[in-house]
Amino acid sequence: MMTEVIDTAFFDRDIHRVARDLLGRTLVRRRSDDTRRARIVEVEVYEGQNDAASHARSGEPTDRTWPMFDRPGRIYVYTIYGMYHCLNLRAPSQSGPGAILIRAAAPVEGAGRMAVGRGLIATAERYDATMDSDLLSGPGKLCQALDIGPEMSGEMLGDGMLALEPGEPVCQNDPDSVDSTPRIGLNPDTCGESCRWPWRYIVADSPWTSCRAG
DNA sequence: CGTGTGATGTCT
DNA sequence: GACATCACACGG
Repeated sequence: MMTEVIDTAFFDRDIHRVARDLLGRTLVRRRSDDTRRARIVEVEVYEGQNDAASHARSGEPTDRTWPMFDRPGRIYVYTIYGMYHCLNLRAPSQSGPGAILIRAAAPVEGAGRMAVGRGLIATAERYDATMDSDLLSGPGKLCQALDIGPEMSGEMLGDGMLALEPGEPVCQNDPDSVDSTPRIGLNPDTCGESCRWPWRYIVADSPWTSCRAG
């Protein structure tokens, strides 16, 4: 098992390059006696004042959104619809602020414990792999499964219990299998043309992404 | 398979 | 009042 950890310099490049390079990387959640690993298969880019869908669209940081304006590699976690959390990683955009939403992943280690975190089963021993493909297929699910909450927001990736390992980078090994689409769940009334920007990056034909057809 | 809706916290 | 969501209910 690869245990090398990616340095935060990884994030100090244009946010779209970083987003593509995240595909295939391994997200690691470590606690005592509990390591969970997941391979990233779907991300979305959110920029700054040019991007009506971004939490940084005002151009000014707030108590919640400041990690989107801070050092590359910061963790930004926010609560959505009162009950779910979304994990983002800070990287710089042309307009300055930015963060990459981690939307979906494939379980690599600790799938049973992830399913317990999701509330799908009571104990990890009861895990049945047939429930796999939806285990991490959305940003809320991913945070439930990896026990990621707003208390982690503002930490540097790698400093605490969440880190990134090299994994198998899709954009280097097989560039043709990186697809891009418009982002998911945006409100057309408030987001305007940014609704159509192809800033969602996925591993083509992966069964682990959200919004799969068939 | 599809669409509709309720749960719920924090922001503007 | 909006929201970068999810699980469940229901109809075909």
